[in-house]
Order: sequence, then C-alpha cells, then structure tokens
Amino acid sequence: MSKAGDQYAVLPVAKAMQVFAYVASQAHDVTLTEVVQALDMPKTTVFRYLQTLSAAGLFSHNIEQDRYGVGERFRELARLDAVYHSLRSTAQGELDKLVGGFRETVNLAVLSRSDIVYVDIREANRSQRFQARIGHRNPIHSTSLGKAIAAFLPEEQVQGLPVNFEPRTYRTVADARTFRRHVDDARRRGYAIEIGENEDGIACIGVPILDGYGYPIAAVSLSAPDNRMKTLVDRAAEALQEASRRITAALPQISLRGGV
Amino acid sequence: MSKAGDQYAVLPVAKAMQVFAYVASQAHDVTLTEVVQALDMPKTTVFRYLQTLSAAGLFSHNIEQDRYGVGERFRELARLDAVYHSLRSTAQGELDKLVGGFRETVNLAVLSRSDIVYVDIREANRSQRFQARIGHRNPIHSTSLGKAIAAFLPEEQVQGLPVNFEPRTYRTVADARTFRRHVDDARRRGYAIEIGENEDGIACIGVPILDGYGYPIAAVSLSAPDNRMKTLVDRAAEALQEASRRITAALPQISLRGGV
DNA sequence: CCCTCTTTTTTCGTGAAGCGAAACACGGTC
DNA sequence: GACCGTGTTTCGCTTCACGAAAAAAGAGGG
Repeated sequence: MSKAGDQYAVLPVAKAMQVFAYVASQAHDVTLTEVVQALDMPKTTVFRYLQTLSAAGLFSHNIEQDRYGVGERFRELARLDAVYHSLRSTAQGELDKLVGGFRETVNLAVLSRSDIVYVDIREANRSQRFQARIGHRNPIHSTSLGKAIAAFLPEEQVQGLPVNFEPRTYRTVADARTFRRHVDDARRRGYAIEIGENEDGIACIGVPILDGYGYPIAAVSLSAPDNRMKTLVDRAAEALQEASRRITAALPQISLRGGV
Repeated sequence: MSKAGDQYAVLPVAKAMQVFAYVASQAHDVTLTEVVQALDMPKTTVFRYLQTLSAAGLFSHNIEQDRYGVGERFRELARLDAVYHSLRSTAQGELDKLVGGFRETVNLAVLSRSDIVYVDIREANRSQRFQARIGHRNPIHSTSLGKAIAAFLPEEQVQGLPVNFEPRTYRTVADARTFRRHVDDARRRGYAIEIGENEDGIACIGVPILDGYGYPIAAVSLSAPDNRMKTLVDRAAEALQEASRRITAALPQISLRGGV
C-alpha cells in the first residue's frame, strides 16, 4: 500500500492499519502466524498490534483458540457510521429542496448527550452572521431541533436528559415544567417551534427524523427571522415532515440503542 | 480507556485508535482542532494520525473544508465484516443441527480468490486425521464447497476464476471441461458432490449459501467416508439445502459486490 | 483592500519507545 | 520423550514519533 510519499504517516499506525484491514477482511478469526505470513511482518510487531487493537476493543481475542477477530466495538462504530452516513447522504437532497422552496436556512442535527449537534446546514442568506456551523452544539431546550427530538424519545430517556436550562435569550425556556409543555406540544403537533429562544429575532420550526424503529435519531429545522416565519409555519411544517418521512424511508434498518 | 496495564500496547496505535473512535462516532465530519479539543492531545500528533488514517483510506479528508470523516475503505470493511459475522453466527446453530443429525463432519467455507477458505468446521469424529482447520484453503475444483459456489456465481465471474486444476488425488478434476460439467450439474441439482477428489476415501456434498441478491457468499458441506456417504446423499442434500435457506433468511441485506 | 485572527501545515532536534532477533515456554504429534 | 509449530517474553539498539514553535494559508472585519 502507499506508505512512502505520505510524509506525515506514522509508521506504527499505518502498519497496524494493514493488520486491521487484513483481519477485518477475513471471514474467519485469524491466528498470529497467519497474519505474519500474509503481511510479511515480524512476528513480534504483529503480535503487539494485535494486542493493542484488542485492548482498544476493535478486535476480540479468543484466548483458548488464540485467534483474533473483529470486536464488538468496531461493529458499534460501523453501525453508527452506517446510520449517520446514510442520514447525511439521503438528507442532502431533501435539504436542498427545502432551502430552494423556502429560501430560508435549513438545518440537520443529531442528539449528543445534552446537546444537539449540527450535522448539515444550508444557508439561504449568506449575510446572516449568527448562523451555526457544522459540528457546533446548541442546548436541547433552546432549539426546535432539540425539542423535536426530545418529543419522540422514549419517556425514560427524556427524564434522563441532563438539561441545564441555561438561558440564551430572555425568551429561553427556563424550567422543566415549561420545557415539558413545549415537548408535549411538539409530540402532539408533530413538529416543534421555537421563537427567539435561542437567538433574538430568529424563529425555528423543527421536525424529528425517526429511524425504522420510531427512534428519533435526528431532526431537520427551518429557521427564519420571526416576522417572516409567521406566514409560513404551516407550509414549512408540512414540507419538513414530508422530507423527514422520505429520509426515514431511505435509512438502513439498523438500531442504535445505546450506541451514541 | 485502558492503556496502562496492557504491557504490549503500542502507544501510537492506541492513541490513533482513540482518534479513530472519536471521528467514527461523530455524525459530522470533524476538524483537526475539534479532535484536539475533544481528546486533549497535541495538535501535531492528531494531525499526523489523521493524515495516516486518511492515507490508509480509513478516513476521507475533505480538503476544501479541512474536515475528516470516515472513509469508504472503512465502510467496505464494515460491510464485509457485517456479512461474515452474521454468516458465522447464524450458521452456527445450523451446523450443530447437521452434525447432530448425521454424525458426520460439517464445513462452512467462503470463496477467496482461487480457493475456498474454511470458516467453521464441526467434526463428528475427532479421530480423523486429515480434517481441515479454520482458515485453511482448498482448491475450488477439488471440493464440493468450491463447486457449489462456482455453480451459482455469475457467468463472467466463473470464467475469471483462476482454477489451476492441480491434482489432489487421482480422481481430482483435471481439466476445464470436466470442471464445467460438474459445475453445471451442481447448478441443475442444487448441490455439488465430490467423491475422493480432494482426499482419498472421503466424499463431500456441498450446497451454496446465497445472500439476499442470489450471490453465493459461502457454502456448507457434509463430508464422510464414501462408503457411508452413499446411503445418505439424498437426505444430506435436503438437510443442507434447508440449512442454507435458513441462513440466507437471517443474513443482513447488504451486497458485497467487489468487496472480497 | 489590507490587516488580523484562526486554523492548518511544515520544520527540527531530542529522547522516549518501537523494533525485531533470539531465547523461552507450551501443546500437540509421531 | 524428542520434535515441531505455536505464542510469549526479554533486551539492547537505534529509529522515528513527539510537540514546540514558526510558517503558510484562509477567513472575516474594518
């Protein structure tokens, strides 16, 4: 494989990845010597990589047979990536359609601990200063994205959410009761609204994206200055829900349960 | 994570795996500084790991945005593993049932280049000396496993098989014509037979395992001394086909195409 | 348009630590 | 019981990974 030329390559890492790729592409669990012969590396070196990768959980080491195979941690990461990858790629077209139809900013976000994380953002209007960026976090309680996801989370998981009710504007939801009401409303309605609770003058309407098991793995939202938003709430909610349904349909049938 | 105590751990590899896990578990493509902050590692170090992992194809480096994400090579390996893992785990019970029902050795194998590779083996009779082991290879043309798979491969792929017709016993198929006939017979019949062509005195009957797209990703076989085999060909073929169908049904709906 | 701040890339000398030969231990097999 | 073919362990020698700090490349902002 390419190893010269990549001037910043860290050799142990590059070689360990060769081992990784070999083991992962075998249908059976492999032995130390098998890897050594296949990759023509010193026994000690391969031994150490196998140990290291096993310790990291990417491999599982079957002690009684002295065989190494792909580990559960790797499979978790792979499942997570499969879902997220599919989410982003199928959402792409839908986001484009939405931003094209409304000429307002459209966001895609997932839940991560007590925050929502922006995964994709399409700005209709590049002059806005405050827009979020990919990877940025916002609280659950101050965004329509967060409320939309919370609304469709299993009850016990909503309880467990570490919401801190940190105020973002003077309108930010400040206590559990109000939050609860907003979330219940969102569940009943099928979409969440947020008016200047995260950023003054900006309103948002958010819709969850459910996976095949009804679990809200993400949310899409449309955000606009609140005067403009008033006139298009209904149309936007409808369009967002349609987009969400289409994204759900294209998602792989994989459950994430505790994987996040 | 555990890093002390693992006396053979190679630090660069272990740390690179932390980076790997972080990137893979984010829903969005990440930036260098984001990883640095999240993992609290020196910037240069993380930079090098990201470069190394990108060079290995496990990550993709989005140059214009300077973001790193999971790469296609990783996804390939993940798909491959998902299929193989599922294959082995769902085959397990079926193999047990077969060996219990017939008291003969049962094998599970996949195709790898010009060989079949044993993935699981259940020996009814531990006194046999010649049995294959997990990971061992045998030629396609001398085994019922190979012929069963070849019989259900797309035509152009059968042509491309680098079969060398190396003789294993005096009965081994020695030319393309005969091989062709055996394979065609197997396709017609739904199972392949092999009588002393791989090992004197041992006969085998093999059935392909198709994935959801009809592609033969593996094969199961029952092998027995040929005198015993005579009396149970029909029953065995039936049982193997039943097992194969059940395994297929439990396989994930993922296509492997050129991934092997 | 230039200036400034942020983020990524490059350089470089030091010394920690990865390397691999070879020796050891272990479990089968003849 | 001696002999493979395994997987571990040790050990001394460099190698090569490390991270500070500087340079380059972008992104805003005045």
